[in-house]
Amino acid sequence: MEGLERSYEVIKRIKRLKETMHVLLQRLFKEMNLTAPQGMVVGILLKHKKMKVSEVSAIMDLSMSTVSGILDRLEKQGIITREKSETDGRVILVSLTDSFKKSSHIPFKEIEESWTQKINRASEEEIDTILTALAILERLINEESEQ
Amino acid sequence: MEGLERSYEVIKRIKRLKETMHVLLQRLFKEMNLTAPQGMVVGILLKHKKMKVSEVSAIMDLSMSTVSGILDRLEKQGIITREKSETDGRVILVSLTDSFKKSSHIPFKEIEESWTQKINRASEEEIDTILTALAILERLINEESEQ
DNA sequence: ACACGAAACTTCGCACACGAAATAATTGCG
DNA sequence: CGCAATTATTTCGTGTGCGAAGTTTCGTGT
Repeated sequence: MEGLERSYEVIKRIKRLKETMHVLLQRLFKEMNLTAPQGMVVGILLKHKKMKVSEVSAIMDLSMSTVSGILDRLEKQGIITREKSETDGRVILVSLTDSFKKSSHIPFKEIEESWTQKINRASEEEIDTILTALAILERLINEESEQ
Repeated sequence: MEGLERSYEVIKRIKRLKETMHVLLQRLFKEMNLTAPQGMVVGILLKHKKMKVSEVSAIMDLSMSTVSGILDRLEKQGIITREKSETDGRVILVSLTDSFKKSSHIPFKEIEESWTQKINRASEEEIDTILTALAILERLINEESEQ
């Protein structure tokens, strides 16, 4: 009874957290007319230059079919290109287009700073608390699902 | 640098948590051919009998348009019915159909027990840790978004 | 009485998000 | 060599999820 209500509380807070982060990302990328996942892909490609679709999907923790759709929309906007790998004909290499890199001033440094500022507001202990709590949650949820 | 990586870590864990819970709900409702949100709506309607759409949307923390779509699909399966309120012509009252209530043996008690079991595996302190951590996270994220 | 804003829903268009099936290329094995 | 199994990616179908626009109804002010 009480425990049930508290579990609802936890679930709702996690949902709100994820939504809040999504809204924040949305706001950051809005000026470039990018959605949150699209902006994350662009940010990843800025660091890694050329990547396999499967690598993007692993980093973002999304299924390949989902990433494929996001890439479709980025390609339609002329932001990324797909090219077949020469060494392995199965893999597709994704990269930012030159025109996008030149035309757009992307405030990724500001974005990173914004996140580090956020993190720096938390003390070491607080971060430990957070990671501990998340680990507990994962343990609780995963334990029973095996049985 | 380090903080950034830790923030990624936190984000990823939160995403995985939400997904894991979703998968669990999915598995629980699968035998009734219901998706997770559909099953939650059915569970809510079992307790409240007749509800306004806006009440369902508030409890589930979803937009009305999203709830409207979920109700569409439940209605198509003959699980719920919509009827206009007589006192206020704007509101739609949602309830489970008699045929569904009779035909389907819904293991909601098992589902609740499953969740309470999960929660009971955690000590009081652990739950406090979790709620504290989630509160910290909310504070950190929301603080800067106001500025 | 009547205009008009507010409230409750629905509809529409878009973007995720996933799993299953299809496609295409590579590798391994007999 | 040839064919089966694997790997990488796309396509398809379904179901969320949201905001904006549209519809109907209610209340309120005049």
